[in-house]
Amino acid sequence: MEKSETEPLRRRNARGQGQLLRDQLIEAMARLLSTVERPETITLRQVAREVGVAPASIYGHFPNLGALIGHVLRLRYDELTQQVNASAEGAGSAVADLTARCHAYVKWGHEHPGDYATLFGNRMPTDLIPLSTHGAGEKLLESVVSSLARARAEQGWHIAEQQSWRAGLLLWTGLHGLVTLYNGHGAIDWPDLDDLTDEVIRLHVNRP
Amino acid sequence: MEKSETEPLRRRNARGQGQLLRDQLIEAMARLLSTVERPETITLRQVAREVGVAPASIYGHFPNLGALIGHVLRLRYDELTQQVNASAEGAGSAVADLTARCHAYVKWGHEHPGDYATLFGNRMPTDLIPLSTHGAGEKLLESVVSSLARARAEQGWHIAEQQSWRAGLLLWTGLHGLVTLYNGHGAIDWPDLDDLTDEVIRLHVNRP
DNA sequence: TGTACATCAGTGAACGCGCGTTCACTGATGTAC
DNA sequence: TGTACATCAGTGAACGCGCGTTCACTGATGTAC
Repeated sequence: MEKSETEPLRRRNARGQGQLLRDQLIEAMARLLSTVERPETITLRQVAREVGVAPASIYGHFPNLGALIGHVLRLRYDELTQQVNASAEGAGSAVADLTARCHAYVKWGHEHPGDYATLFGNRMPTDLIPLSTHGAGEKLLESVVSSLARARAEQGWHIAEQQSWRAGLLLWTGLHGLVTLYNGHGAIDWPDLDDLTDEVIRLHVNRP
Repeated sequence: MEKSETEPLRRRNARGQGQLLRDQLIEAMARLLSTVERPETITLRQVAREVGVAPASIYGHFPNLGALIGHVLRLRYDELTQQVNASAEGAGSAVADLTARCHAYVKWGHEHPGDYATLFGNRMPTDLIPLSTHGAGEKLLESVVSSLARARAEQGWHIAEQQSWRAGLLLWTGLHGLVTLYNGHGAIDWPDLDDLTDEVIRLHVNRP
């Protein structure tokens, strides 16, 4: 961790451009959250250092570190939701729709291990996580639930409404377990992640 | 968090009984790990307070906090392994064996959320977690892998050796996802945990 | 049976560190007259 | 065209806190003679 380089010299923003620092703070936090091994240890002073600004300067834009983290997490969560939905556009069948969604979910989780852990890993005080505070978390879950129900129906496997909530939940737990263990336990001899994802989907879609 | 009670007055142990404090430290750490919401924030001074001893006293028994945590985690992990194995004793069939193991795993994870998160949630520096350092973590995984293979064979579903590793891994990720999300996301409308566990098992055992 | 001494099980004060947060401030820049 | 002033975008020093770790110490208790 030798960092003999000079501090990132920062020019004070021009008048009326105070917003710029806000953006830089968000950027820096996003970088830290996605980079760092244990995102829950990020501090306000780290963020200030990353941007090259005095710790006190952050208070002009966010009331505290939690608000900044919460803001970034919401961005990331929206990004995940958007990518999952976008992946399913133009899917030719319900099974294709579900497959696209699951792969998008796992891919995002694998490409953003820090963000994923922070969002779904119970690392931060609950009130910072968009999932638990707003209903937004359920939107993503519900889209998986209904996509799975349609895929099963397509396979001629009709089930009751209440069963499909349970089935969707279980699919989600399957994907979640796959992402977190794959991300975290590198010592294990892991098969290809896409293959594993396909197999999870198969397990949940095919009629026993 | 009012705690107006007097500090837990502690009598110094008699000569030759220095071992007693060691046991109390382990007990206290076990209590903290299983109780606390975010186990990764436990400090050496917290443990000392819990026992009613000076912070420096810990150094007589453990070189640092990490060693104490590591010790307790190993105990917990052995306990989990033992309970999973014990649950399968006298199982009348391969499917019963697998079912018992999975339920024991999920039950332990649900009853020890803090310990489970610490063991499998990538919260501590890697070298403290028994799983990743020793081969012991794989023992548990391998027992699930082989139990699943036997259960599938019993159902007349014979598969190649390499497939069964993958299948066992996936079952593990399924159980893990279930435990972590069930433990962490209380806001969701969760069906009964045992039912969910049964369904996970069914998904992985039954031939598609 | 007495006494000097070694050992044991801790203690208590101190250290330097990084942290979140506060507060009075500074210096450049736009604006009113 | 000049100048006083308000505003903006931050700064820098300080605060009190809890932390891990160190070090010289203390006081009870067993042991050798």
